[in-house]
Amino acid sequence: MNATPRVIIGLSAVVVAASGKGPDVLLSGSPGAIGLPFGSFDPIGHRTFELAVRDFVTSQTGFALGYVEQLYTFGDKGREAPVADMGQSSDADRVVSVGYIALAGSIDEGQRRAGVWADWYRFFPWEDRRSEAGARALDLLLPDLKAWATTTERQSRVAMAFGLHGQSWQESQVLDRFELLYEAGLVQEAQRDRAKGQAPAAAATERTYVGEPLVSDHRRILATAMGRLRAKIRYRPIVFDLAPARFTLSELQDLVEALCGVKLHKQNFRRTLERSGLVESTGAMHAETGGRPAMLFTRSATSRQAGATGLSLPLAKR
Amino acid sequence: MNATPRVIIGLSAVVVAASGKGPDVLLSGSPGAIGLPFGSFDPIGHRTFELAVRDFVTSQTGFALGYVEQLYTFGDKGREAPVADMGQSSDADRVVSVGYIALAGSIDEGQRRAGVWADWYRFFPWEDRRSEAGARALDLLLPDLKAWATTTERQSRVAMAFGLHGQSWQESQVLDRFELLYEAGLVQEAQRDRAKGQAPAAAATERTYVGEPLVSDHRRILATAMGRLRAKIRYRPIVFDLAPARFTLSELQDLVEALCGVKLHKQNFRRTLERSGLVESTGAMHAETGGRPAMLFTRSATSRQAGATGLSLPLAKR
DNA sequence: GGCACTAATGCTCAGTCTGAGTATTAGTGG
DNA sequence: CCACTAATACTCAGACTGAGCATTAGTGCC
Repeated sequence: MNATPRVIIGLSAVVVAASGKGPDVLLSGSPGAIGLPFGSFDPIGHRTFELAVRDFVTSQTGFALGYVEQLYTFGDKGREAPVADMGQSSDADRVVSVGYIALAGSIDEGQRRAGVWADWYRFFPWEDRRSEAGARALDLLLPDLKAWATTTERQSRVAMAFGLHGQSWQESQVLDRFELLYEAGLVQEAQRDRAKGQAPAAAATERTYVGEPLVSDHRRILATAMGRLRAKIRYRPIVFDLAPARFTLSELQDLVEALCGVKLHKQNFRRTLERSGLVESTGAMHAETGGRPAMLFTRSATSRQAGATGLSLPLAKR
Repeated sequence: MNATPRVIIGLSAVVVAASGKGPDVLLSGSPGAIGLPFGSFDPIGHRTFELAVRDFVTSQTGFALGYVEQLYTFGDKGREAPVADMGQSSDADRVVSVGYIALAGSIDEGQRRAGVWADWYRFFPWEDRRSEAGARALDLLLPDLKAWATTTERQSRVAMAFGLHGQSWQESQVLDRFELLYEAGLVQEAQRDRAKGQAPAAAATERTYVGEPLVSDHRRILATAMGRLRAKIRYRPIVFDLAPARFTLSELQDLVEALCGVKLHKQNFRRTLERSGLVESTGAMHAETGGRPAMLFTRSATSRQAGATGLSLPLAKR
């Protein structure tokens, strides 16, 4: 027997697809223990992490991934899953998980039904500021958050992350906001992690949480992925890896709004987009929305080049 | 005995400090086998990676790190170090390394001598476009690179990465450029990795390389770090973690130019910087350069806030 | 003290980009 | 032919950028 604990490398993937309304993420697990698709890294069989991720996602869900990007490697002790969830690992093992983002593109209904997908705002209701719903979710949290912010340091972190005072809401600070909520004990994972190793009775505080939890630290991984995607959309043309091959500018705008959780100014969005040279019109039109028919566009060749930039996000006033 | 190979997690740190001319990185190792500071992650003792990194860098070099950020997790088989370099690992182990960037700030001569520092352009001469020297380094490589680019796909990758045709030089694409050179066999590591497991004789092709190699895949890690820093400088005020507490605008500009390897337009750099609100003038002046005395500035309070943006980089025309 | 020299600062101007609107236009369903 | 809905056009002022030219405050020498 080897006395030193083993390190197990887990790979988790945030697989994002665009459907009708929100960005959807692929989930796995059983009711009550839902998480991201997760696989163990096999030191012998897998030559690179990326190949391993493509491999296990395809074998678990049947999807071939398009764009794949490494996200972050999570190794904090105490925030991993309870060992029981992890499969063959034993108590002494340390699980380190390498998170990946994968964009599955625009999927059809058949593919959609083949996997378990969920609108990512189920786990982060406060991140959706396209409608009043998100604002209401945040209103539920703010009193507790303010109560927790007893020091000026905490107060300023809260103000910055949630755009409280003069500060504006930064759509990509998803992780900062989640970590604050975690520290403040306002998400379920916080209670779960604290309860570890304690007598079960000590953890019995009941409260209603805003947003559903995920297994292990998967909600944190998802938050990281959302933040990364939202930031990256501004400086790399990744939206097109989520959009269908042909789209109207309104569809593209809806997609961007769904990802970033904000409303954009329509005319200005079109203007910057057309100037950017990232899209080009196919001749075809699309009439199905009850208004004037829209031109169908595709991503241009330049949008595939290495140096291509992302989109500008001209916010609509509230 | 355990039959499954162990996974060993290594931590490597790219510790950057600003000195007189170029950005310097902290190195360790012996002549002929120079690399980044490297430590093994201890699954029992270390609660988080970041703490572990701070820990081993401080114990190896005596520096307390300021800003620390995870870079990337490298796990490709075949690009790690030859096993002998790795310490106690055995042949069957798989080494995965989590790379970190750390900014050691502006260091003084004493600290400088305490560690082994090197201008990072020693390893990437072609990345320094402030003077003719870098252009000359690139000229040495281009013929071979073009000879290697036999397919249109390769040609366009080369053109994009090195800004060949209409394309502009993107200072943050350090990794893309390095990977192309690696694939083309124009950096020493490529030959070393290919030679692994081959008869020594097969690897005997002699050639002169541009830029010094590092142990293992450390030059790739360094390239990743350089690219990340150069990109990040534009959207986060990290320069200030490298600059001294008080600086003149010219000193700051020199620092930015050194990091990004490009020349900037002086007046416009000052203008955007002052408008950004990231710096504020102390009353003090600094006269030592033989010209009009310069105002000394500090980073402002706003530059420390979460949403603070980075610098704009108004390029000087050639 | 005056002169040459070196940087640091100041100021200007045209072209471009952005935020915010107002105004048309081309379909759809009575 | 009319009301309604989106899509697409056009406008205007203010802010930001790229490029220069101009001015100023030190230093070191005759």
